[in-house]
Amino acid sequence: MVDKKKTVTIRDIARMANVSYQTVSLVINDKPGVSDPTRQRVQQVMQELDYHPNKVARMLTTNRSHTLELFVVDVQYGGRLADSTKNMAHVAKEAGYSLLISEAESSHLGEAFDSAAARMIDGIVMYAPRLKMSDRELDKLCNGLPLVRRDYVPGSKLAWVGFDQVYATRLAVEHLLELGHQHIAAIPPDADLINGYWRYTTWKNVLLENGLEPGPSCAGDYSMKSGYEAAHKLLDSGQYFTALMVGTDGMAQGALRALHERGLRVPRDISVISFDNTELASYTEPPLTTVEFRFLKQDEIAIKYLIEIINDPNMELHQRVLMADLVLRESTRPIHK
Amino acid sequence: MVDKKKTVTIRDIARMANVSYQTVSLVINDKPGVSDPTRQRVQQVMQELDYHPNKVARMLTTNRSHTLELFVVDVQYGGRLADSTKNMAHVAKEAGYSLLISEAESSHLGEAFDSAAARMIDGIVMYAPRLKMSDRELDKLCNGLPLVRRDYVPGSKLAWVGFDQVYATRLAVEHLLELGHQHIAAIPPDADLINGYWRYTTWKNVLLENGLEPGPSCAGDYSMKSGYEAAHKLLDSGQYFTALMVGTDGMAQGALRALHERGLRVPRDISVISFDNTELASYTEPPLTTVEFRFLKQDEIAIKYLIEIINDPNMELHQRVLMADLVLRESTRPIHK
DNA sequence: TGTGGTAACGTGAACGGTCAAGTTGTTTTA
DNA sequence: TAAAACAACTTGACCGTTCACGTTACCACA
Repeated sequence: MVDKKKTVTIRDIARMANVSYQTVSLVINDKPGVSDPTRQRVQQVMQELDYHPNKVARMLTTNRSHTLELFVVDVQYGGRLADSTKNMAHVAKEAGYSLLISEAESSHLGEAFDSAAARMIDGIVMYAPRLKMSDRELDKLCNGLPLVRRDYVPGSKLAWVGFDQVYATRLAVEHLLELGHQHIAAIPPDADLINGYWRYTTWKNVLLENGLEPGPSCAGDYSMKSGYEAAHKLLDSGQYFTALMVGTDGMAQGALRALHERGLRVPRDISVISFDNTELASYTEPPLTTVEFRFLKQDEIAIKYLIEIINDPNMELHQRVLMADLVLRESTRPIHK
Repeated sequence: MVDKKKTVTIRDIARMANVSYQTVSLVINDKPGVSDPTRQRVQQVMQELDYHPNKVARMLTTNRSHTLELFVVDVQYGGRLADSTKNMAHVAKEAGYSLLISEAESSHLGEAFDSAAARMIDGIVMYAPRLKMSDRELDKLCNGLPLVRRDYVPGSKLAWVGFDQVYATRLAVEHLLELGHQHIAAIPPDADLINGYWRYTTWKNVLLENGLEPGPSCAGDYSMKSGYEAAHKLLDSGQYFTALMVGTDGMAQGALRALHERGLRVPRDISVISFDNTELASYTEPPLTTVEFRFLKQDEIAIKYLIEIINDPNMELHQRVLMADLVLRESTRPIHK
């Protein structure tokens, strides 16, 4: 009995304001062709009846939803996503868009795209750090929907926004080299992850370039636990190293604990460098020298780039590469002779 | 020239399958009234033409979007949200819903609700840890839209899902009391936050109940930095304490650093207990005794509860209270005489 | 044999907007 | 002064579904 409040439509407004529904539409969309007095009268009626245009009806005719969708693909337990969703939603909102978030598995990616299309989603940001798929395949799946990957995907000529992992890794390794380290171990992210692959190979290559034998390495999965266990394994291997490159600050926290348990002191005995520069990096024991990735910037650029593509569908796709910075703290130091 | 692919509609299918569009609709929605041969024929045509029902059109007629919206209200920098969005999206998806995420300020909450209604959002999960608003006001704003707060809001009779902060805090303080501590300081979350308020007052009350004078306290804002600074302030105050209760594991990490800088050892000199039991708690130095909040469970319950309300709008609203658990690690120990 | 019931399908009208093409009436222009 | 231009507003069609009836055809039963 309380729900007798029929939703008020554009035609109700028209009737009350003594104009046609089309005139109301013009007023709503701020289009010309309406005299000032009429416009004001209509606006007043809208106020009085607390009218809000039905967005769904609008979608149906305009074929646009002003909604973006974030695909999180093959990410089990998404620590790394952290603030990204909220941040993206914020950036999108500033630009007049909403953000839908959805999980997908790469095996069902096609359905995800179809579903997005059926909802008249305007564009998609994809976070798929382990997705290996040719541009051709992906382009076919996405079915004409604007798509930006928020990843570093050096092989792809589709739109993506990512941090140059080669550069970032080089930054880390060369920092250690400059400090005189010659025996450098690594705990890179899982090679299954695109950035894991590049971190690992770059680490190796830079060392080889410098005539050094790569130290032991053992991949982790982003969890602190994996960093902890990997560090123990490296030490168990018996191979000598004076510096350790770790995939993320979180993994480094785990590694630090392991080193500590083994009675090794950082940076006295072993220098540790990691990636991300999250809040944690400033509060570890000791604070971490780390390669900073400005994820919020990456999110923002990805969203804005997507919107550009939406507004100009014939735009030539390109890749936006961000460069990391080295942040020096206390976990690294020159090797002592 | 590539876009000549007109979207295929229900009528196209009907024409190709030699039935009426209504029959196709019946097939799509798995409703009775269609013979098996016809049903199969229609399904085959849908396959061939790669038909996907237009969800927007469906929304318009059914007045349901199968979409939930997450309001994040007055949260600046949402560390605590972390995996929640992805997790909620997952739970929602399992139940056939999508999740839209949006930020809002409490001052514009009304518009946010209106916007959700205009999109035909089916229900709202609100995360608004600092929102103080009477049930009456909130109920008026939400305009009949099903709403569940993912917060502990002891004053409210609307639907909410939250951890009992009084119980949780009692758990922490009583643990310290059992260990013989008599001088207990606190770094609660900002009193502006609902749970901050309850943590602070409960900490004080439990101590008073036990005939003890509350130790010094200094609120923090969830950041590690605030924990670090608060700990320093407590020590600067010169007031004696042997135990410290800290609002989150992250703040505890900051506090641990501060204590360390002052030459204090945990737990030898000071016992530390915190809240959340995030991954970090296992890898701090020393690992933290902490009160576990199972946030993922909270998220899941909130979503499911919301869907229940959607399915039965006349359901009597209630509150779902979750209880925390104490997780013992190495940051607390009996006071030495 | 006629009445009734039912399974299988078809039709018209929403849903609440936008778009494109009218229809006025007034003003400008040749 | 007739024609053209324009501002202001209206009308009909359409977006792609679902919903509520209508219409068949067929079979059963009294």
